[in-house]
Amino acid sequence: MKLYRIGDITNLTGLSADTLRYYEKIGLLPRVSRSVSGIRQYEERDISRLRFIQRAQKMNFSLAEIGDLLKMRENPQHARDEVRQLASDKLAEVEERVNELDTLRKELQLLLNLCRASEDGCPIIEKIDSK
Amino acid sequence: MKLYRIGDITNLTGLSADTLRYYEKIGLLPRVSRSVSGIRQYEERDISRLRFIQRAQKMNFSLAEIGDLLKMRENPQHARDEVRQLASDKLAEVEERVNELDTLRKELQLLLNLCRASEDGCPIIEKIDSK
DNA sequence: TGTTGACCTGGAGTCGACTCCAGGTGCCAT
DNA sequence: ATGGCACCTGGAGTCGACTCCAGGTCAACA
Repeated sequence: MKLYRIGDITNLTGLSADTLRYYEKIGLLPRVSRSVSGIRQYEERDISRLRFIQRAQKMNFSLAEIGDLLKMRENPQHARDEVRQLASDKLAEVEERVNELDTLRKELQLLLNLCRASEDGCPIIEKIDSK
Repeated sequence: MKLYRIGDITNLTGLSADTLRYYEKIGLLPRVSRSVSGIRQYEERDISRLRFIQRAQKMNFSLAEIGDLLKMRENPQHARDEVRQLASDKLAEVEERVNELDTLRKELQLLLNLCRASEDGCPIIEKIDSK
């Protein structure tokens, strides 16, 4: 079974050594085994967990939520409903944020168009002033 | 000229007294004048600034950026290009974030649909596992 | 043998935007 | 004169996700 040191893992994942140690410190990764001289020895299993973490992070899950997901991942048969709940909450959250930001985007766009068209004054400031 | 104490302002704006003092502490508001006994006396001008801050915050400007906007607001003739630049950077930022989140939204939606259709296993975990 | 360089530890610092706290003053009503 | 409330100050604490640091160990190479 191939073993990796922390430097290998930073190359493979792009995560910094500090981040890897941090994940272990907060219990997101179970304690990684050490060599006699105390050096971390990561296995494929750990790499798979880290990749999972990275993908879940891209999906806007917090490290705390990812901790839960990792537990569910370990025993999948019990977890379906919980995972679904978590994902569906996250979807609602993301949808709300998309809507807010999209409204905002339209406003900013409008303001910029006004600003390009206008000769004097600053329509952006004025708009924020008196919306 | 009507004067307001901090409690009036929290009622008018919904900002907490701590937040109002904090804005002053970080220089976002110029030092608010005090009564003989040291009590803050806000004027209409301050309220107008605070409303500006609140609206700009809704547009995703950071307090630092809002500080800049407030300066530009004080002398509008010089500021047009800078304001436009700030707004246009912000627009780009917001657009990028909208796109990211919208992609994410679609993925989560897909995952949830799969999850509803599937009888065994958990397609969400599996998907994060092996995307 | 000496010096890199990768690694280890526990703990502190960072960012932004607050929020909370202890200890104190001012003023009004009972 | 006593209680209570709104207010003051400087400073510390909070959140999440890192990032940085000092001081120490270990292995390989010139």
